[in-house]
Amino acid sequence: MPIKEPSRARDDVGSNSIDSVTMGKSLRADARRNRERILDVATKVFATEGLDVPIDEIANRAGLGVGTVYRHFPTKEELFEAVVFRFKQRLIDKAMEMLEHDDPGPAFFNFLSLIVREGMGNKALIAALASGMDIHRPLSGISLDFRNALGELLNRAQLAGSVRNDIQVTDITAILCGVVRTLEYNDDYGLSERILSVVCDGLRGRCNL
Amino acid sequence: MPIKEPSRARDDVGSNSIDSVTMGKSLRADARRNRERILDVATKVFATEGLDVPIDEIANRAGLGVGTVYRHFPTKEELFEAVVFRFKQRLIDKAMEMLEHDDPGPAFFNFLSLIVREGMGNKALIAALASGMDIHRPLSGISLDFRNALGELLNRAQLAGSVRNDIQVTDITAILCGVVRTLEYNDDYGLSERILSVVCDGLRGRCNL
Amino acid sequence: MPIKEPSRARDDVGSNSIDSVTMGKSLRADARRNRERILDVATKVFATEGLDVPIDEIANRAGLGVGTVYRHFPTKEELFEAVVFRFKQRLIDKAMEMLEHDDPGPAFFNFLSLIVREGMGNKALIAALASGMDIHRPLSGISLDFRNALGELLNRAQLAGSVRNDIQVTDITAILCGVVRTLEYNDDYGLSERILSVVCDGLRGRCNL
Amino acid sequence: MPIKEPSRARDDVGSNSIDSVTMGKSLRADARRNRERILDVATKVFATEGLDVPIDEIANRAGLGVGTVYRHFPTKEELFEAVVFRFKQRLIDKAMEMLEHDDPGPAFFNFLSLIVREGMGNKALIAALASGMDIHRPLSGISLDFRNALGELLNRAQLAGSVRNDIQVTDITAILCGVVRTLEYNDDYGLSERILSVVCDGLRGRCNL
DNA sequence: TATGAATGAGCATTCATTCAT
DNA sequence: AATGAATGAATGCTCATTCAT
Repeated sequence: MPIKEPSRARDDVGSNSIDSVTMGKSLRADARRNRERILDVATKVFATEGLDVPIDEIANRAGLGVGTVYRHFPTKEELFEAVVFRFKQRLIDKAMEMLEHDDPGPAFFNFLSLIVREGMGNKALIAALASGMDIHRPLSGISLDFRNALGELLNRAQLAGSVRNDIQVTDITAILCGVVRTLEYNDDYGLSERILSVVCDGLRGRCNL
Repeated sequence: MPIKEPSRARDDVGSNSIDSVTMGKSLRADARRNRERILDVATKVFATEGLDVPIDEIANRAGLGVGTVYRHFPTKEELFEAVVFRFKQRLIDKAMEMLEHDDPGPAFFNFLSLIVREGMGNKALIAALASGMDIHRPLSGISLDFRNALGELLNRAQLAGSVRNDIQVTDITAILCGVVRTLEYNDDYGLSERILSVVCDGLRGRCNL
Repeated sequence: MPIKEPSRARDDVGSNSIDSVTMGKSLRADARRNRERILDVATKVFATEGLDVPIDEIANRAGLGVGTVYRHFPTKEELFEAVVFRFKQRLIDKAMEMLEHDDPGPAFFNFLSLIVREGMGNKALIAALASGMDIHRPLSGISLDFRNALGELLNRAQLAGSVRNDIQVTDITAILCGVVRTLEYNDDYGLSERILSVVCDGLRGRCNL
Repeated sequence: MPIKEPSRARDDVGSNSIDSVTMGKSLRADARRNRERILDVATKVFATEGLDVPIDEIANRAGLGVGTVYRHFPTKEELFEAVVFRFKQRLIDKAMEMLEHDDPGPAFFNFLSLIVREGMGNKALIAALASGMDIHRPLSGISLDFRNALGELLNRAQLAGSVRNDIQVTDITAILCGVVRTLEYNDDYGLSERILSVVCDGLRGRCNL
């Protein structure tokens, strides 16, 4: 499944071959390092402070100028999306692992649990999941991938009879989003446990009335 | 600089109908009407656009000057709280009705359903419920009332055996908040139905593990 | 010396004689009482908080509506001028007393001392004196009277040889204004004493190079 | 939100003249020029119109955007303080000169005269001096320096017998502040001369009682 | 390519003054 | 005459984004 980087131009090849030999490589490495640094900082900052932090703040904490941030991410939104990209990529990896190693039911439910654990108090992940919910704009590449991975887990769990059959992937993303947002202002551990248990029970299927 | 409370209440009308005709509290009536208008507009605008709408916008849409809005609600936050107040008041009323007329189980679950229906796509209600979740500041009057009403419904449902006993009110408000936020950008009816059913099932109690 | 009230219209006489008989007198009394109350409050508030207090605040503290304040004083500035009027009137009275009862020298210097004492920490009086200094707008009636009273004291003190002959009234008002403003943020008693003594010494006349 | 200091100093030029031609610190130079321009404008505007001029006005007159002004001076107050800084710095320099070159007495009195001349009609300087008088907040760096310079002048003048011994520095700043404020609306030259002479005479010491 | 200076629209809030009742 | 509601211009300040160096 090819994952396309979100719109990051890189149209400088060809003529600057000399540069590439003399110092181009190192520049590119520098740039890549900066990009990573920005993402790291943005990830942490968005996670802890939410989306309202000014870009200047992020640039500062990354030890870079604003201009540099904007060179890599032409828009605050795009920066955020890149952060989202990372989150989802990591989660997708986890999903893949679980798909390979675990039994269908546990794989699915453990994945949910994982997300909840990671999302607790992480405003960026919360916003990331929420942004994937917006029905009004089409799912970007990574979100699609994420949904597909989740769908895979769900499917197998349903085939194994561990999850109600009427449930759709969207329902799961929605529920995840909800649970995780629920915990935005509330890191009481018992709470998340109980909510997760309610949701999982509900997903397993009704048994009374 | 101390902010003076914006001349609330004094809504005892009735017998002074003659006064109202001759020269009575009609200015007061005007003011009250404006206040209502502001609240109406704010409710709608906050609901559809979120909390970021400028006060000027609200004033404009209400056909009033900014100053008038600020006279009634000295702070944007207070305006929002007034909107929240209304929402919660209405929900509390509904809860009371259900407490009186319905059986414990249905009363509880119907109330959840009601909230979900009302909250769907309503950013203001969502924010309202979310604001009640912030563990860091104590519940204000109406939010307390709301929680109490919900607690009452939950209690009776638990006594009647319709809801798991380990569930607490906070869990419910959290779940509601989550579900409703989930549907912020998504008004697909089937979705909300399924999520609700999952949650309700989960709340009823586990039957398989 | 006729002192004219600062532009306070009072053009309702004649035809409303009936009103004056039935209830007019009491209304006028009411109005006059309100006017006094506003002035009292404004005097105190301007003195302690400075000229930046909103008119609403004054109206509130006076237990009246803003409209009432504006009825009596069509402009914030006019209100302030009325306050100034009072201050200066009182000072003029004192000056008159001193003119009658005290010797020329002491009369003059005691008067200065009095003003300094009254002006210390009284932002309104300070502003009042300062407003009288503005060369760009002509002296209003009371300020003229005040200056004249001061001039009288000065004259006699000069004739008695207690004050340098080259000093003019304006110099005195200016100096007073300065001394009093000096003490605006500084209520240390010794300070005002010393400053006063320097100024008075200086006024008495030079004795060394 | 932490406010970062506006990139002061670094005024070591000289040898890098080549850099300046090719591509040197010209941006920095631009910024510095803007900073100066803002300060110049603010100085003039504050001086002539007082502290109430909107920042937008200053930005306009400087031909810059508001944001630029705020970049250099994060707060209106800080802008004003920077203006004050300049004034006081210049005065301190003058004081130093006089300390070196003039005899104690004349040095002191000429300094007073200088301040009065500069402060006449200069609302900014007046406010600057006044701000140094506020007993409620401790003196900032430059104001302390200013007071010290003045103290030095005073001391020497007192040792030389040119000034009354009971006078303290605070008295002098207070008097200066007062005299200068006195002249806020009044640029009549004779007036300031006479006031100054009165004050100076007073400071020299009493000779008659 | 990196930098950070400049920009300016945007926003919450205040307050003198007017006006309907 | 009194009231206080309405008005809206004005202001300090923020922050996403552009641009010159």
